[in-house]
Amino acid sequence: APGRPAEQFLLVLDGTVRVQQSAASGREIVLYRVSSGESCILTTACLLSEDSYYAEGLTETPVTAVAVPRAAFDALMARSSQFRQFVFSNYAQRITDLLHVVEEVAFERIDKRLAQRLLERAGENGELNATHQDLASELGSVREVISRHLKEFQRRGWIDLSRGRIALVERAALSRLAASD
Amino acid sequence: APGRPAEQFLLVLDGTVRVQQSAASGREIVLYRVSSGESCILTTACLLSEDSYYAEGLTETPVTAVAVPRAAFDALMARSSQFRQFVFSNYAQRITDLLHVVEEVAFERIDKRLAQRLLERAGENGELNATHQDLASELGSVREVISRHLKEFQRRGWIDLSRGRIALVERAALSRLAASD
DNA sequence: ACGTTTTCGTGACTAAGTCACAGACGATCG
DNA sequence: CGATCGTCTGTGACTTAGTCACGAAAACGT
Repeated sequence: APGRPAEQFLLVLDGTVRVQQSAASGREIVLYRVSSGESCILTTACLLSEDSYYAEGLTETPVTAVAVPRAAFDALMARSSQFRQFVFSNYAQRITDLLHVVEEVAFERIDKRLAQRLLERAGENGELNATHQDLASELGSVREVISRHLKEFQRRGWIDLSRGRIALVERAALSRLAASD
Repeated sequence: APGRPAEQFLLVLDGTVRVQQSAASGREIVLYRVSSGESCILTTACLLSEDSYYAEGLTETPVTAVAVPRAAFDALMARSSQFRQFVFSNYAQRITDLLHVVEEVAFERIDKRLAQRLLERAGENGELNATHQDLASELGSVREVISRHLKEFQRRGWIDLSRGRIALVERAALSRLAASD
């Protein structure tokens, strides 16, 4: 979370960290996820810059990570071209993620974005454990809106709803909506 | 614009570059501006990452800039701790800008954001040259919505409208709206 | 079995975006 | 000067998204 000095370069070895932004109103939006082999460098950078925005990282699974102290990080940047490459491609990836988020929240319809998330987050068995509020927070929207769209999806026979769980029935239909322009 | 290899590190010496994202629908949103002493490093990074998002940089004034070839950039990163510092603080600034954009488009009301932009873009004389469409593109919204809010601002005596030009009359009122939660 | 907490459903309302026009301004040119 | 043309602005009717205020239903603990 912000406030902490964040004087370290963090590299996730295993597990995933969800990075999200929270508004004063309580609404939230997921910015991206950091998983194994990736670094939290963006958050680090964000926190380096003094006027810290309220972005927070939350572990979604148990996480193991390496923390590289600032001095060692600097030394690595000086010595290893490969390390620089790694750091920059990490930055690039995060920035692309952020641009994608901007594009989605600014221009895309919520039903389309919801369909995308359902497909992304569903497991092999076509199910996902998430409350409507969870999904609303992913998308930066609110529960009521998500609930209504989910109900409409169910009415069309695309999904099956139960408390805290969603089962995909017609992936094809969801994919079509997710890809629609 | 994307598509170009962008194999250079660009540092703006004078003038300003507007970086924006354009949707297929024709809607646009301004992500941030790069002005003297700052670098377009974010765009560079974005373009390095192969799956190039459609973000484009447009000069708003005549611009003079230095283009550092990749090899020289890499050498500088290896040699100069100060240069690394510069590059990273630049990254941090851009990322903060992007987070700010996400926060605004996801959670803030359009009238508030509009008031902010009017205050930002007005000159000493309290005027700005911009069409309603220009402002809509800044905010990632559409002309009709902006027109209606501007008209309401005018009705309240806060601004004065004429073709392609807006004059601020009651900065205090606009500031209040811009700062409201 | 009972009360508590969390999740979900819903109606009525406001805000934002879409669509389809109409009108109004300002520059330019006979 | 008046006509013309491109751009900019105004507006109504409609859809989609978000807000507010509830209430009901499902899981949970004791």
